[in-house]
Amino acid sequence: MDNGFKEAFNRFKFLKLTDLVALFKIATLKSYKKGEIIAEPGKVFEYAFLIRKGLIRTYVITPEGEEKTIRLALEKDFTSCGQSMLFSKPSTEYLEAMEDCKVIAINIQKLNKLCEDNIRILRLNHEGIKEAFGDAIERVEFFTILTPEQRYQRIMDESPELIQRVPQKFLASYLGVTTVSLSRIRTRLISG
Amino acid sequence: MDNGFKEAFNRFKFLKLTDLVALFKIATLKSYKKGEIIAEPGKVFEYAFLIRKGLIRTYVITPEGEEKTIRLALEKDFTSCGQSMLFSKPSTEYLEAMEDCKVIAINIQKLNKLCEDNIRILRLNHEGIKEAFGDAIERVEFFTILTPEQRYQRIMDESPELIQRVPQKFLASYLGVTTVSLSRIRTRLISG
DNA sequence: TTCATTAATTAACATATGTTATTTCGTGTG
DNA sequence: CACACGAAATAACATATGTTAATTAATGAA
Repeated sequence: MDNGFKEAFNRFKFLKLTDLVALFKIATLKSYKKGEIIAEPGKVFEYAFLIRKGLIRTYVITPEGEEKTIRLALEKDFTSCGQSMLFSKPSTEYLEAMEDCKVIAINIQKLNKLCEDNIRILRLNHEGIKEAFGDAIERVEFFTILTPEQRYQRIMDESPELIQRVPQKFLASYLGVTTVSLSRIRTRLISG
Repeated sequence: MDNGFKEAFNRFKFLKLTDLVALFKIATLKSYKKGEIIAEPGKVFEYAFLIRKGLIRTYVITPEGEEKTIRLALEKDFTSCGQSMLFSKPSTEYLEAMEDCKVIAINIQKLNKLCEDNIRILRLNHEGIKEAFGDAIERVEFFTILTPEQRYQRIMDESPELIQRVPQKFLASYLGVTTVSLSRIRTRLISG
């Protein structure tokens, strides 16, 4: 048992060795090639991912046919399809590997089963959800408070890696603007 | 024991009577007058609210001195300060009663204590967080996918009560626009 | 009821973004 | 290395929003 599995859960001090074993049993290592579609709308997505390597994009296609990037997750982040992860409902989102990826995939159904009578694993689940929830709250404020230009600045300051690793095409809708507008914001920030 | 306390937790079928009693012990009924500030930045807010009556607005004040409404919560909704509720950190947000309010206030510290050795109460906590998380995900998509006008339409369709009960002044920043722009959107939708 | 205050609308103008199209750049493939 | 393809930058124009200010409507307090 080790592909970085143990390190991944190290920080949850309350887990016992038996818990790690139980988790290990419902986890699989998965790899995806750059460009691969991991999940799609209409299907219940069965896994919560802990990303070991790579970058996973969550997006939707609007009624107008436009792709909109909702989330970007990289190493150490959790990601999944919201509706599936939280409520075992069909996904409303796509997941796509933006780079070659390696992930620890935890089967959600089995995780929920474990949580029924293992309070520490439920707590692990709970802590994971709390972290992701905290990120979502921050992202709502990101949109409510900041202008598109400030949003780009914020990403530059706090997640410069994203700018390096994510094509502008996708970053644009992640910031809530068009590619043209993002390009203009960039030139404005460089010159001004 | 009853001020609607039992109904509030009725839907969590897995709770035993002893759990309800334990919850009751860490809960208080609180009332706030319209306009009252319930929580503010810099202080750890100790409660998670389940709203029995009224409407609570979450807002921040930007470095430019502008008030921005982040969340609006009404009857049956949970609300609290994100950072405090999730991580026992000082709030970054204000909570304000937009109407006279009655809430069931659960002490978060004590709830967490209960959760340490009561798996059903942890599960209640977990389910509550999941619901709020689901709302946050939807709200991120709301901003990423929709134009300001579409956002107003969405609110009209899905939460018409908000439009009745929340002054436009606050609705505007909740939609990510200025009051002037919201007023224009409204006239556009009425005439067009 | 009246008055004062705030909220909401309207107006006028500046500005940023959206849209469409074109050009430039970069990447990867043969 | 050349070529083809998609991404990014640029341009030109339409449009929605932001800003400031003035007007009208609504609200609450005396």
